[in-house]
Amino acid sequence: MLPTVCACTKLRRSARAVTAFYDAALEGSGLSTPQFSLLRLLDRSGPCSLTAFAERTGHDRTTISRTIGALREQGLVRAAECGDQRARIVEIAPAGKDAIARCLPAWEAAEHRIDTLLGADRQALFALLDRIEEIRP
Amino acid sequence: MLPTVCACTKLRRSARAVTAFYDAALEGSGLSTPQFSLLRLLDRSGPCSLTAFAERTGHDRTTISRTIGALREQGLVRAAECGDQRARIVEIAPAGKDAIARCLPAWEAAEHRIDTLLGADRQALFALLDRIEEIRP
DNA sequence: ACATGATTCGTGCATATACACGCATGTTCG
DNA sequence: CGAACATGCGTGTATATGCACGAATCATGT
Repeated sequence: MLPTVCACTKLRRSARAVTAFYDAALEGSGLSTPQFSLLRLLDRSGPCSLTAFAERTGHDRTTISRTIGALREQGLVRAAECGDQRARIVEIAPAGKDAIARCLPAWEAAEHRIDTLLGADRQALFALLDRIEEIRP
Repeated sequence: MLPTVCACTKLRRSARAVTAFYDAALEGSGLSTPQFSLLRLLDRSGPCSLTAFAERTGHDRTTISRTIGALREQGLVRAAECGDQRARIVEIAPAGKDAIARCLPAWEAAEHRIDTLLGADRQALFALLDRIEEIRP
């Protein structure tokens, strides 16, 4: 592996490696890593407009729009009522909770692999990544 | 921002944030963050087959094939001779070195922003990401 | 009420990413 | 030599990502 001196390249490389590992863990579940991740975040977030959910998750609004749209077509996410006709409030559907429950063992097994690699330094990594995310100009 | 307990989600989120910052730094240069990153890696790698370059950079081979193809069309990368007719050996072209020189100030300014955020902990982050990349099954 | 600006969203477009498949070339063994 | 396997690529397909643009809705001031 070529060494990288650049933090951006390094982070993107690590993210690809981790994504591949989690994708393999979700193999056959019908959900991709981003889909499962967003579904779980929506579960914890509660009913939420798309724009607000995008801001809360650090995604582009249109990425959220399309990914949540796919989850909605699968019945994992549903629309909630809202006074503002512009906003599309979404929340997790019962089938979405089932999907999370179904995928969680494999997901947490992957998470456990991370723990094996990092041990107590996991907290340190998260703290460093928190600082990295302050990069927004 | 919703807190994330998952290392995968966290890493991907950080990678998106950093990518956006570097993309902004390269604004108007004609190169994207992945393109500049790969061009620079190829420069340091030296002539290399696509498969070998993919392995060295942690990308899928077909991602390399297409991205390097785009750089080749721009004249930043060129083919080199090789006995094996299957392999496509590529190396950086003079125009590619020029492009790197042209983009480097902006790139290093972004890198400097990382240093501001991380300081001496930069080494620690890289060490943790090295461990993360051992995740491959 | 209405015009103006702000907010919320969807869609078109482009690139990044990676899997599945097939083609061309190279290697090995009988 | 020739068949069978291995290696290196390109392309088709699909999702992820985000920018630019425009449509629909809402809020505000007159």
